[in-house]
Amino acid sequence: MKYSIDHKSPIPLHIQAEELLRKLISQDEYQNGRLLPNEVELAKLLAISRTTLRQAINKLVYEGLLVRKKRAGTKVNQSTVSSKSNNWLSFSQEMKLRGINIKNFELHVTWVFPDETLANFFEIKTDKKVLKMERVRGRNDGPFVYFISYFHPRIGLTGDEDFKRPLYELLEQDYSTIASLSKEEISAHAADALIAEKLQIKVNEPVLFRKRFVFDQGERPIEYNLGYYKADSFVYTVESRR
Amino acid sequence: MKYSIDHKSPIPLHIQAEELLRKLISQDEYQNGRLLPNEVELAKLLAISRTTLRQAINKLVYEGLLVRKKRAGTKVNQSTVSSKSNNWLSFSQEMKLRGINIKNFELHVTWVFPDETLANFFEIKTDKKVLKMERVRGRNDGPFVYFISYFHPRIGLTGDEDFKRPLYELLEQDYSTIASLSKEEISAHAADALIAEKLQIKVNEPVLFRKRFVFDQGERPIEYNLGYYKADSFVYTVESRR
DNA sequence: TTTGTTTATATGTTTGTACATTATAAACCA
DNA sequence: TGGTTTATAATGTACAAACATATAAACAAA
Repeated sequence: MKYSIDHKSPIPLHIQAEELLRKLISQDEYQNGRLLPNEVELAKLLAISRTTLRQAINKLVYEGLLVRKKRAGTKVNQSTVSSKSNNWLSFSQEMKLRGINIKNFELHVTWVFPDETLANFFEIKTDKKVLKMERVRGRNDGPFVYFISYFHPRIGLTGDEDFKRPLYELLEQDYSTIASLSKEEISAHAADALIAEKLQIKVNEPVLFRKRFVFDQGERPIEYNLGYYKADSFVYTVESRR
Repeated sequence: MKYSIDHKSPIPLHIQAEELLRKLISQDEYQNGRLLPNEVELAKLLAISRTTLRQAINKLVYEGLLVRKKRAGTKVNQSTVSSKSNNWLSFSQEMKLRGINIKNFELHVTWVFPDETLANFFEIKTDKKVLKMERVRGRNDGPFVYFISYFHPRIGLTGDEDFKRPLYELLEQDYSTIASLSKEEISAHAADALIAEKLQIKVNEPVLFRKRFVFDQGERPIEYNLGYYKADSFVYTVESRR
């Protein structure tokens, strides 16, 4: 096993430490209930200061992956993580699982300049084009979702890919880009003219709006996804435990 | 205005600082898009070290209440009300955290016979009455959520409780009932006459609908909760990792 | 006007140091 | 044996001091 923290890397030490801990935990180095070495020890092992190490541990504690206890040490707590990770199927896989056959109504791919928000999320300039994918999907009885996806140039997509394949499979297998973290925001809106047309509903009818920010393992942004779901055709479920 | 941090208090300084910041933000000292004083300044003002202050700020940043930007400063981000899936705070606590003062517009408590669905979830007969609580809550500028809650008879609520207290605190402290698991379903709907009236919007305007099933530690059902949120005033956020 | 360069100023990173708090194991005593 | 005290080993809190890095704004050059 290698405790590889590169002091000359531009990546901050506490980020490296965080990643390393995640890796160790996921690779059964420290499985479920195990204790980590104590902070002073571990800091020495990684050749970083205790403060820096704590910065890394803190983040994992906040996420619930680690649990600290005085005198007892810091424990791995993988139980909660598993319950959250069920929403990681791609859309079509998820639908198939529910016994719904998905049809692509539209599928456009273009290169566009990012707006302020997007450039900010991708951490790029607004004059650098990004790949935009639009797609309308649904069942035989009509469309029920309108997706807009933007992909980070870093990934290397050309626009000629077969987007009918499950997206995250494509990214993983052909571009070794692994979607590892997603932050989603869900809200309700009234359909504007565009959305109404795409979903074949009336203007101002309610839609469920899902904004999704997807990151790779290094927490670098890879996809920005907007989804407009026809009301009553989509339910978002969340299960949480404390 | 008082920047009151008590160095002799047993409460850690960074916790005090965190609380103080929350208070300042909620009390319009630093409203919405405002910048905080810079870290060095603020640390001097509070008479704590920059490191300690950062500890406090970091927490608020993690919650999304503050946004840092190099060179620009640290900004208050109260824009949308959001709910974190992991977070087990009650509604009003969560809102207070976001610096929003919650007002109760309506609060009714009655005993009703459960319908089929509810009886099924509670695993009781339909001739056994359950406690129903309705409440409309919002800010000064109007209501933004209409809640309906049903409580399992097992808990022992009489209906005379002080429902202005945080709900889960009440259940925990007075009825030793600990909410431990929740399953939620989120969807978009058009407001019907009742919802429209409660939220002071027009019929057919979009609302975010959240259905919540709450269980205790033994996975026994304790609460069934329906929430109708005015569109654009509520964003549900989910973070998931694989 | 545009483009490049500098500079001031904010947050970001990292270390070293010191002492406080607390859960628990070990030692002690009744 | 069983309870109580004490020591210890872990995390928790706090500060000071550098240096790194990003960027807005001012300025200079093309």
